[in-house]
Amino acid sequence: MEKRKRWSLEDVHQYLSEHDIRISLYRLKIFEYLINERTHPTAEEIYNKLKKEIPSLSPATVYNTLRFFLEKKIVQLVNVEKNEARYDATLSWHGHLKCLSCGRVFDIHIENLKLSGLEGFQVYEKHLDLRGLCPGCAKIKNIKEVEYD
Amino acid sequence: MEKRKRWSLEDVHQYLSEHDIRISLYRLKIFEYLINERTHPTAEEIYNKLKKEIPSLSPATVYNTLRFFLEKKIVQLVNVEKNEARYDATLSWHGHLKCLSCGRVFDIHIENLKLSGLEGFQVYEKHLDLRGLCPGCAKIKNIKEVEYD
DNA sequence: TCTAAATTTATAATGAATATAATTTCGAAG
DNA sequence: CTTCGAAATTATATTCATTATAAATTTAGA
Repeated sequence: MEKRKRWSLEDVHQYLSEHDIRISLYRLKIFEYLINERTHPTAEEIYNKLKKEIPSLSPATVYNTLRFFLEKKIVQLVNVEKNEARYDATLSWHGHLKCLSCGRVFDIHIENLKLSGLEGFQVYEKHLDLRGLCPGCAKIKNIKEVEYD
Repeated sequence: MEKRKRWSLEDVHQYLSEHDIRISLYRLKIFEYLINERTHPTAEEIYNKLKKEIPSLSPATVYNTLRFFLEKKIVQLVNVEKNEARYDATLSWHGHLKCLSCGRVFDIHIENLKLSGLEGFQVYEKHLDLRGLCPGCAKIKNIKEVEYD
């Protein structure tokens, strides 16, 4: 995935306004976190991170705001793990890989996807979700296998 | 997706045995339902369907058995909808489309998928999940749009 | 047929997410 | 800049799919 410039709070402010979203401190900070950190966090992770800065933040606000961002289509749901909703503010077409060892979710570049038999269907969303090991964890696993073989 | 012959209970019995799975009536019936109906049902749907035939069946057994089939890797999880685990006994590489109108999940044939930037990663599972409308619902929706425009 | 191990059941518990109702904040009109 | 109705946020209760537990039943080999 290509590198991108960090968004300032002003950038986020303008972006939300352009999408007809009323501004609040919480919305700015939650979106800023999603767009800049790009770790596809869960609602709980966002809450734990932001409450250090904003102690008045409540978990319900994080859940509500993320649901609202989904409705407004400025955030997409990452469903790579059952019972663990993650969120991504990058809307370009890409896949996700969850490392089953460290739990992190990585963006995956899709060169090409060709489907067939979709005549008559209408496709609104496409999600490509992989599960496996990230390079760091794969290396550790290989070392361990050599050790114990 | 290609048509396949309906599996008999004997076929299921042999298949489970080949995968070192102890036989029980419940396991036979649950797997038979998954492999023959191919509607990617939820645990609840399987329970509601099978309890008519087998009144002694309990919901916990359906959940336990599906989890067990996942561990044994004879069934795959379909995660196309948050908070709605669905199950598929067909292990060949294909995608799923959930119709957001009628709720049914369809198999989608994948002609080609090319990813890049995966150097160093190990990929254990790939899931392609689409959301949209099936042909029947898309047609109804188009008719309604014409009516009301 | 018998027996130990595995499976199934009924029930309670879990936990992420949502609903509710009271409180606070936002932002447009004056 | 102030006011005020609408919208956002909070704390709390609730929901609901799924998992855990412990007792009862079933399976499959001896």
